[in-house]
Amino acid sequence: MTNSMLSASFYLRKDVEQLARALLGKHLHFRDMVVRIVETEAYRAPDDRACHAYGNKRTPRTETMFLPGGHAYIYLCYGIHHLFNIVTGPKDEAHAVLIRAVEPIKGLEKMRQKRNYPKKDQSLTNGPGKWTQALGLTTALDGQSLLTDELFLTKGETVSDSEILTSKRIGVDYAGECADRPWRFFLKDSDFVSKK
DNA sequence: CATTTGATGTTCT
DNA sequence: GAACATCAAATGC
Repeated sequence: MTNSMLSASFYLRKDVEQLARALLGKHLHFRDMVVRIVETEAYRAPDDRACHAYGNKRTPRTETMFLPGGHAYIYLCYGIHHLFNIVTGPKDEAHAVLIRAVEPIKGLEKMRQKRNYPKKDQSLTNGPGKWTQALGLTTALDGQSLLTDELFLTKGETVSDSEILTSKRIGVDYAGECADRPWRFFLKDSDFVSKK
């Protein structure tokens, strides 16, 4: 059954870097829409200064990251954009993978409508604030399980290592040496990877 | 084409 | 006040 929902054990793995890689090519289903993940970034408390939960800091916002793997962590960035992360690892280890870009697979017309009809379909979903708007994901869904009928992942297409490129994470220059960690992963052949 | 700026919630100083 | 896991529109070449 290649089309069945990914189970809790997938998200509970402890190595968030490997999980960020493994998420490429997976399909994300939200209501009647489907997208394919093409760009991810790993964030890991407590040692990663770029992570909101650096030092295992708990705030009303970061509390979601301490949930067991398999939940959505959605927060507001720059007061405007809703950014979507997948919580990974066991409970109380605040690891998460930011989904930075996706390719639309199903529900294109609905996405165009929510994004106010951009000229190119690429700009529907080629950025972390863009694709969440295209699907209508907001902080209202923060903390929701990814093992529900409304929101879940499936295996999608298998991706080989030769199709994956790596770089430093984007927009985390404030994080000192941690900013140099090669924890951004993306598919080299996708037209939907975010622009610098 | 490149660079700047306005939008603005949560968190920290 | 300032900074921040961003984006689109305005401005300057």
